[in-house]
Amino acid sequence: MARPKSDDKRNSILAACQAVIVRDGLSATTADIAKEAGIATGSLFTYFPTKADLLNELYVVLKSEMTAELAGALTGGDDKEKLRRAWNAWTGWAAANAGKHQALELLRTSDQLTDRSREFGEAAVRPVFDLISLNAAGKATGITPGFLFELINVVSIATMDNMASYPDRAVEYRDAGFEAMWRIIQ
Amino acid sequence: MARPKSDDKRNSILAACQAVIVRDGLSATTADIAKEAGIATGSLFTYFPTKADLLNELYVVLKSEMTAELAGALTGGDDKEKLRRAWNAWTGWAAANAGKHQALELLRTSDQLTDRSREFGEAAVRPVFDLISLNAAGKATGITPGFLFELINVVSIATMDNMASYPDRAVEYRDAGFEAMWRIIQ
Amino acid sequence: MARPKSDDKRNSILAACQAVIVRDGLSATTADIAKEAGIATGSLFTYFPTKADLLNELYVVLKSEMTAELAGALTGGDDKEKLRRAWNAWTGWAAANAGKHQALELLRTSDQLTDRSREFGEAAVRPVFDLISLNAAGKATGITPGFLFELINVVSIATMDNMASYPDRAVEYRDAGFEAMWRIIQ
Amino acid sequence: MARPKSDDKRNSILAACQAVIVRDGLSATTADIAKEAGIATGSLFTYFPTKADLLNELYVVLKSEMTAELAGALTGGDDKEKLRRAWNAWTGWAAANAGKHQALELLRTSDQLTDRSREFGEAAVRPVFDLISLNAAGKATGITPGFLFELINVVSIATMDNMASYPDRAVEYRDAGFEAMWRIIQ
DNA sequence: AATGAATGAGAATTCATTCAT
DNA sequence: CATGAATGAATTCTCATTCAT
Repeated sequence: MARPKSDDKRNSILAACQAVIVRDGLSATTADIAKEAGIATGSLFTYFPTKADLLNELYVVLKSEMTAELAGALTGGDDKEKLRRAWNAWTGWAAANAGKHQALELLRTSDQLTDRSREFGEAAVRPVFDLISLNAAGKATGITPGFLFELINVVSIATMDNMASYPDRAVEYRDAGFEAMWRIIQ
Repeated sequence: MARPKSDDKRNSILAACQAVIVRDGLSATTADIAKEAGIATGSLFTYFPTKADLLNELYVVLKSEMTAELAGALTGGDDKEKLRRAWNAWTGWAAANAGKHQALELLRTSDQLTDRSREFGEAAVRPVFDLISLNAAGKATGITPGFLFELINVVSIATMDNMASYPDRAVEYRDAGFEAMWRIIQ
Repeated sequence: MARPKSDDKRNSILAACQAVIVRDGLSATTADIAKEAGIATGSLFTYFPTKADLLNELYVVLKSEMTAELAGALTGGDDKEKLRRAWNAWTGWAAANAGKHQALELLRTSDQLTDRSREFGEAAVRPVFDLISLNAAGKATGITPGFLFELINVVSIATMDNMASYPDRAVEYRDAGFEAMWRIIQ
Repeated sequence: MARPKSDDKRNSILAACQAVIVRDGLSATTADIAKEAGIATGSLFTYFPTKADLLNELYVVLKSEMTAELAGALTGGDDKEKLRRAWNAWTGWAAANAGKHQALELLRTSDQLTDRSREFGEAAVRPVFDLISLNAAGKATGITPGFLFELINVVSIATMDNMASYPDRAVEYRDAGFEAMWRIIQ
């Protein structure tokens, strides 16, 4: 296999895609993405057969990277501690990777995202979902777990947005966001 | 803003635009919008010089319509009552105008939206913002009013989304959402 | 209706298409065809939604034009006279419209041609087919009418090719071709 | 024509090319041809510097194979017998090698075929041409040998097409085609 | 004004050919 | 030599905007 399809190149295309859509929006051009990745326009398509495929893959990869942060966070301590660590890990990632977080937000609302990708995103996040459901059980009246999670989700996103926008006050926002979330599920 | 010939036609274009972007996403075509409005493709441009102008105007109009609901809600009773009425009015509008609410969400994340439009949207919402700031004062530690409002905002959006998605449980979601919000600002 | 879609322009696109595919083959570019027609690249597509549509339409139009020549030829006189007149009309058209005839040949073998177009071409030619079947009845042993017609068809095409290639001997080729055909059906 | 490394591989590329253009038309991809041949895309170009070269070579090879059938047919017996044997050999080959015959037809009308290849094709067929000229001499009035041969050629092609399409009646078509041809040259 | 055809600058994707491994 | 990824010019088609009628 001469010149094997390199993971490096694949990753650099994904990184370029992320950077360019943050800069130019989802209407960013495959040509621009390729240029940013330092490859020829045609080469992009040997790695991703379609622009939609690239966008979906980027979503999945970023979502995976984001949730990888949770790995260690959910073990040890009581539930509030677990949630606190999860929250910190999660929002910390977003603050440290503002561009990736923004790209994720753009992709989430894109009409190019397939159901498959959306489902993947939900599955990646399920452990936290379960932990929250557990803690909220019997507390919030009339609230379904799905809705509860949706609330938590948007609160976390808003928190990360703010952390990314005002890095020097990031920790404050992080903690305030956690308090808000905790109040919701209590 | 000089009034063009026919406000009726202008409004029907805005309505068509709203319907079409909900159906087809923000990549909807000016030709499709014109067809939905029952006019010729060229005519659209005598009312809106640019597609971006149309989208921004739609945002402003929908935001205005949405906040008009608040008019009566903010007078009389204690603050919680005021907020409750505002909340009900607001989410009620979104539930009853699911398409408009969705369009607003699509536009909010669009890279076509100008700062001007974004500022307008914020201004329209300021009375509620102030009310919330007032109530939260001194409570939530370290939380800025802007961030607080951002949190409330996304909670309300998530609530409206759910209300629109499950109309028969709309009231439950509305109330649960309010409780969540109220806990945040306490 | 401002600036109605003009038949003139439609026809000039068809004419340009014919000229260009004779010059460059079926791989001729829509851009080249548009340029030859004196219109913008995009305009071609307001008349023909697809390159394949254009090619098929050209085939149908040329085939119609070709068979229109037969209109008067098939009435009066005995069958041999009818056939003689049909033959002369037909080959005469091809000789006088060499480019159109060549285009027709290119299109006939194209993999872009739909079954619909092919059927149209056969239908247009049926009157002659019937006349030939009638005359050949009981003569050629074991030969089916379909095969017979196919033979006549290729003989006529070869005749037209030669007439077009050597215009000053066109009449000779025409008559020799007719004799060949007549011998086949006797 | 210097022999490249492996004749086997060269032949398998030609065979693959023939199969693929019958399946997909002349717009078949060099990548597809290579895949069908079981080699890498790049390897194709060590055997044929250009796609056009490959197509022309295929034409020449198939034409050679086809005319090789005539070798023994043209000796012994009177002219009609010779022609009959030639006809049977020829059409028999096409019927037994439908794909090759089709490929030859596609290539004949291709704009990729060079004059050189076309000339080769004519030369390969000259012995039959001469035999026909001899027999037709003085008979068909005003008909040139070239035109005569052209007529015979298309009649043979139509015959082979039909034989390939309806294999169980192949012999009937073969004989009927011969009779048609014989009548033309008488 | 209204109409809708005309415009032409892109956009995504393809593919013959090259070249690093 | 073989491999198959890399290249980038070329292709079809789209669409916001203009403009003749």
